[in-house]
Amino acid sequence: MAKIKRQKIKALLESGGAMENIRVQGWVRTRRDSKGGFSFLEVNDGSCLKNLQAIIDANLPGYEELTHQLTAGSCVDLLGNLVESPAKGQSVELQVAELKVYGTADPEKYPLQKKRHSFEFLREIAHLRPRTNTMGAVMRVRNRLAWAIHKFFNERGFLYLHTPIITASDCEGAGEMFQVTTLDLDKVPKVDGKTDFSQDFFGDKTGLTVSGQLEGETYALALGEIYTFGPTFRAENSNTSRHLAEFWMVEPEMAFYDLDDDMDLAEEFIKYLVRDVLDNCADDMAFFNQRIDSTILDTLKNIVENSFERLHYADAIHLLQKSGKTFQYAVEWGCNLQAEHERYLAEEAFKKPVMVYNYPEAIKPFYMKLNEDKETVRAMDVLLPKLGEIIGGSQREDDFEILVDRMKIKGVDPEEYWWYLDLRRYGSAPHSGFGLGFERLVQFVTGMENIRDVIPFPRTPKHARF
RNA sequence: UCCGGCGUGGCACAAUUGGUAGCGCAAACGGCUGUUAACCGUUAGGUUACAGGUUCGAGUCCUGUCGCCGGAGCCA
Repeated sequence: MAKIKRQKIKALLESGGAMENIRVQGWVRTRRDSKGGFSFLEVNDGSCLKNLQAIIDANLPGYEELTHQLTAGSCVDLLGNLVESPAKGQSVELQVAELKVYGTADPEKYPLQKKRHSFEFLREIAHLRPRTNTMGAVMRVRNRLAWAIHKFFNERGFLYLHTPIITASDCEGAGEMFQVTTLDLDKVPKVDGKTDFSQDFFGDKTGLTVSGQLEGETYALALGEIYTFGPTFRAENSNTSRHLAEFWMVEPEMAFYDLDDDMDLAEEFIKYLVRDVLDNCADDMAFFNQRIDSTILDTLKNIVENSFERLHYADAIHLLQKSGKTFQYAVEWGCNLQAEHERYLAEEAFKKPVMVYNYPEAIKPFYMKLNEDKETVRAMDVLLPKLGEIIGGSQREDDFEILVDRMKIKGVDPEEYWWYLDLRRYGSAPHSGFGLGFERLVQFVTGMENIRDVIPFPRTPKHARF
């Protein structure tokens, strides 16, 4: 007899009709026995949020022993006919003719129960939490967002660029780096009391990248428009619901874009991604709206339907000063916008995404383009309600002399960045880009409160298990 | 890193002013039902994070350590 191919539960539920000889493989969520002579089995295969209800008739050979093994977490192979369900709660169900248990899950020891668990507990069993409704939904949405990112850029002729993960570029102005070395830490070679990196694997001090931007610029200034999408690393001792030591970042870089073009793209980008999830992850999004954040669907619709507010940094300062609110951190021109300020702008003043641009030169990195006023740079941040900063970007400095000056002011050695300066020596062009924290995007779209619950295996200070 | 909060059966929680550690869910066993976060009954399960201290007596008070959570800073 020919092997019957496995069908995904998602497809079966969408088909909605009766079908013969169906094979379903998945994990048991719960079982309810009926003395009427059968058991109800809830099976999930990860293809969608919903379970498939399977009916195990007591006449099935070995019924007693089999049902005993069908506990939460066990894995099964089911063959049978898909029929219309006589009861409420599901349109179709599987009448099982053959059943095989691939793997049992001892109910005395299996940590997942058919009840709600705290996310804190689930983080301790990160290898099993994908079997929960919430993590399944998060990962399906995360996957959809990742795909939508590639779709968005490829539809616009952007090239997906793979920038290096190991880099010798120090101090890119974006936080502490993890060091990469093959030196024996118990016997570090020294020269004049300092570590001799010439004996290290790369013959230089290297670390994990904090951003692919500088490398991205080199390819944008040859191929026009590129984007990176990969892991980045920050060795900051940040312990918040919005920070990870290892996270994924999307960084488009575009030749011939000025700051306005950059902001246009950022707004279009976020709207595209949100719309894509609303259109394609309806079940999972309904779940988030019901169980995680009852305002999430309204929030996302609001994003898609309204234009982002754009205001000068100087205007943002004025607005904050006139707000009548007392902030923990004083507001004056030249200060960094603190979380409380960003929250006021996005949540109270405008109640929608806000793009603040033209920040003071003094509080931004060397590569951002200096404005004619010499006091501000063409930097922009996209601030979202609840989440805060999700995008940081800028038009890049394309003038050789100004760039060298700003490097010196910021304590960055121009010698070390000779290759970056070459982009301004030879065929320089106006160009812009931005960076988007992928996990923060997933967080925002799902309404999940903690960033550790939107990445499969979160890396945070003192936590690299699994 | 700083500030604040919290660590009690597998999970989620309770325990008056310091005075016999309880409940629900899960589990095991039984009952019942086209059930659906099923329901009903019975049973078992705890060195109250760890180490000290105060006290006749500590889950509760004090000190330290570890862990977790929330907020802040850094940022994406």
